[in-house]
Amino acid sequence: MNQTPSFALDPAAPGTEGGASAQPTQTPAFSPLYQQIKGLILQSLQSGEWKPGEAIPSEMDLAARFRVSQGTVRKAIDELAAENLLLRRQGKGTFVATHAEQHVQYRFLRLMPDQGDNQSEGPAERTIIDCKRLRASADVARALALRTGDSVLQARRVLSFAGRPTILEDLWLPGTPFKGLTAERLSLYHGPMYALFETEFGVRMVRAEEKIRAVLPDAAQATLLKIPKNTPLLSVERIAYTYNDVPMELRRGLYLTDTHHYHNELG
Amino acid sequence: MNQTPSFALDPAAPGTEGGASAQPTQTPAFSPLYQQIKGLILQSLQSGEWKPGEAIPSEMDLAARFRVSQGTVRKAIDELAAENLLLRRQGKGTFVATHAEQHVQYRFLRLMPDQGDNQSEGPAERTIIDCKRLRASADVARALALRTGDSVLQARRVLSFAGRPTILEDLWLPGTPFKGLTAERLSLYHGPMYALFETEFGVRMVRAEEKIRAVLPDAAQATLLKIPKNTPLLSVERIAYTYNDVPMELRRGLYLTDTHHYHNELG
DNA sequence: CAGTGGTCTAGACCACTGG
DNA sequence: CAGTGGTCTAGACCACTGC
Repeated sequence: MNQTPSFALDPAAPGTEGGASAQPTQTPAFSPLYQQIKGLILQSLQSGEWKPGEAIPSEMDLAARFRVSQGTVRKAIDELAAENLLLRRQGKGTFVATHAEQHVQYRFLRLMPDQGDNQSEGPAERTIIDCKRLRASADVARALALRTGDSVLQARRVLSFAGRPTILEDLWLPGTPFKGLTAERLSLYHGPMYALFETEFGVRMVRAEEKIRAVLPDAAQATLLKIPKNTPLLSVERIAYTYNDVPMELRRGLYLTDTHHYHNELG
Repeated sequence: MNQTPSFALDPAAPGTEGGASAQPTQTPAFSPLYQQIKGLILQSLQSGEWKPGEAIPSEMDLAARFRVSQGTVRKAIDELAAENLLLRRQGKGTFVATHAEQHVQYRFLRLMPDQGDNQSEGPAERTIIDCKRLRASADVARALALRTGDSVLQARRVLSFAGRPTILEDLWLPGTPFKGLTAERLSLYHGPMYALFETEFGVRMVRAEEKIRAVLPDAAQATLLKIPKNTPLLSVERIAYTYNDVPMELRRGLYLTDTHHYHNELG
């Protein structure tokens, strides 16, 4: 009773030729079953059927639901876990990953103290400088896949470690999904900003890309970081994406690197 | 005929309690079969039984050799492939990864042109400034797990893109494994330096860690890069490791980031 | 103890490569 | 065509968690 792949699923199995579009799709595009299952799980994740922090159904349950063997859903879950979308815990279940209640405070922050680790350093003090609604400039619009002039939220904040201002960040968010975000809500919330985005706006950041340069601060930036204006700084431009590679945040950070460094692992 | 894990292998199955040591090892340390297979494959890799670029035996052959099922060696190979130590090619075989003949020129270099990609930019021009044998300073010794005063090789070079000096690198190598390396050999070799290390010295770099800061150049550095001395630069300190996390190279690079940026993906 | 994820096996068939 | 890696299944048992 072996397979005859790509079948037995609800309509619209992703990646298969089953689509009704008459485009000259030049890809026979064989898509293994477990990839289709992965797509279906992904749909349930973004639809909110399973929320961040919650457990998803057991492998056996999912196997029954999708009419495949346990091994097949297992391989699908394996890939999603490797992408940090799911979290497996032996004996307990499989959980939707979340930026809250993770043992690392900031999952995407690669700045580390030169001595000790992030634990010993203690939590960062955060100061919201401001948060306002405005129209997207050309480059902001391009980064967020919006049109120039669309409504965006801009926020600026300073992170300090051990009382020392170390990071100055400007960030831009698309106005529609983040309607109602204010400086006050940002200030009151304790925990990672991306956790707030999950719980308050249902936006889950899944991955990000960063472009790093060395720069000198302008006068305003030097003042906020309380440094001489000839201090070289790391410029870190980040675009963070939700599901389906949709950009949801542009962030421009300036990092002081006299007592910290940006850490990266190369495989 | 099911398993009774951790058995049937040559002596010294890693991670199992079988060791003769009488230490109060407080870890029962259950080690799944596929992890033990992974360890054995790793041994064959570092012993040179299979060389970079070559194919390793087929999954069936390895399964027979290790007396386990194909699925078990498959899982071992999967992990090694995920770590970029092996490369699977459907229909052809599984190959030992190599820094030569890879479609990316420099596997560990994250500096990208702001426009276009590494292909369009063309290959970098490399200039060896010098290469000399000397005694390890305290910090170099610590990075390379040597003792202060041990013999090390130091090299300095400049990489230029489109005729523009962009990277200035100093690198230190442990003297013993790299005996006989000269500026001339570095200059004559065409291709990635890590490929030369593989073919000429049998040293394969497997992973690396980088610490990144923003700095200003000193007078000598500014001259070599042909830039004003108030130009902020990316300082990239890399430690590259062979098998078993043994450090084999310390590299300190200065990157000009006016037309390039350091690119990083966050998962 | 039941339920979860994790390991292992054996066997079948598919997709891709090259002679 | 034979040989390789890739997918899928069914079933057994193990390790971990929590009641």
